Amino acid sequence: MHSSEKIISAPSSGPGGGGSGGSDSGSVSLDYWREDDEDCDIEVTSDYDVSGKSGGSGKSSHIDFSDSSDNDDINEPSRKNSKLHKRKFHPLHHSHQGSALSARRKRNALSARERNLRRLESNERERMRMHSLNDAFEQLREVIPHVKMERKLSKIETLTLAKNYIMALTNVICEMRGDEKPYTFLDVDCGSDSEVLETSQSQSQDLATNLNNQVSSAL
DNA sequence: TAGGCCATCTGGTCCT
DNA sequence: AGGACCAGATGGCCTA
Repeated sequence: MHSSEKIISAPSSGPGGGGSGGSDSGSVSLDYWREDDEDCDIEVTSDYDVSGKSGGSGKSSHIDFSDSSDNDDINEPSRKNSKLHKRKFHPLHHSHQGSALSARRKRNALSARERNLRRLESNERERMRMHSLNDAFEQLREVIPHVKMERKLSKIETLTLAKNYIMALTNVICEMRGDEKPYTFLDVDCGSDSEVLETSQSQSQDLATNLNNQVSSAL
């Protein structure tokens, strides 16, 4: 429809962290721009080699910056059902409505090019943040005892095992002090991953027993 | 093929 | 003001 449709390619790069693959260069290549149509429709495509599991899933996002009025939310399909509409009421948030509105006005005042650049930079930061979060998960996986498996622990499994591990160690400490054990390992309360978690719980108990024995013999 | 898991994008909100 | 954080949406990969 618009003769001025543009294609902006975000860096086509590997996942950086998150497992394998290339690194996020962070470079942004604007295929082409014409100064005179900053507020026209813009299609932003970004192709990332997601997780490096395959040749790249070729995720692409399309940002429609067509005339950003206050009700432009409904113009963007991906936002129709987003939390923009589902977010729960929060008094604190409510009190910030004014500033949020002015923020939106400011955002709308930015040129399409500026907004696009900000968005790409924001995406890059978010990717880095998630990568560091995944690094932390990886480090956590390395220090919690678990049954060696073909596949790596999922995030929820990692967190649950870590919790069980902490509980088991706490029990050991309390037992050494002569206090009552604060935690008991009963049934697995998590529906999914039951096999792994059940194994982990018995492991946690074994671990606690072993630790206890070692400490006792050392004293 | 359905479901689980994951990476990424995105916009709102919070924080410094 | 700008970055961090958060959570919903989306789509790809993998496995049972």
